[in-house]
Amino acid sequence: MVSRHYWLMKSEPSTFSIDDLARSPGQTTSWDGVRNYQARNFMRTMAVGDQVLFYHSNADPPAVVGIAEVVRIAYPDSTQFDKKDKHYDPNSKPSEPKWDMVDIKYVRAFSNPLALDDLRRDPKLKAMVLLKKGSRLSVQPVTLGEWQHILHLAKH
DNA sequence: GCCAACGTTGGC
DNA sequence: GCCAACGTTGGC
Repeated sequence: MVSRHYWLMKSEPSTFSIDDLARSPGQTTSWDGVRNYQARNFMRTMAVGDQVLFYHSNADPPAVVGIAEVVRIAYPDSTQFDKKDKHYDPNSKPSEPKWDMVDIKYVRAFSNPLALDDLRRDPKLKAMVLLKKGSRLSVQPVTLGEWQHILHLAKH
């Protein structure tokens, strides 16, 4: 069996929510705008079929709200060359793009979103990157154990 | 809106 | 290569 990898990706719902993803053409979107090297490097290791926890940050409450999956591996983020884009990077050359994006596709939204507060209280999730103090990574790895436990929680 | 934590930039 | 200043993230 092919081993999948698991991830968590953050988005502010006021900018792009899981409902926006579900309504996107083909229920798919390109994850542009990542401007952090660590997050970019994680995206570069993603494979088609990798599973993603969709997280709403700056939300009330902040929560894991559903699942998406990777449908296209990392390729240059076009917004880095667009002067009018908020994420324009004058230091990036088309011959040597600094920033990548992946495409993700909607899988499902949880009927009961898992609030950050509840995740924090769960001893099984103590080691989650999301819950580490000061952690701001917008793209982060999730272990198989964490993934399975979160899916289990989402059923209740 | 506040602010702690973190990442990046640039002067030296 | 250090580190102060600045900008951003994101919970509260």
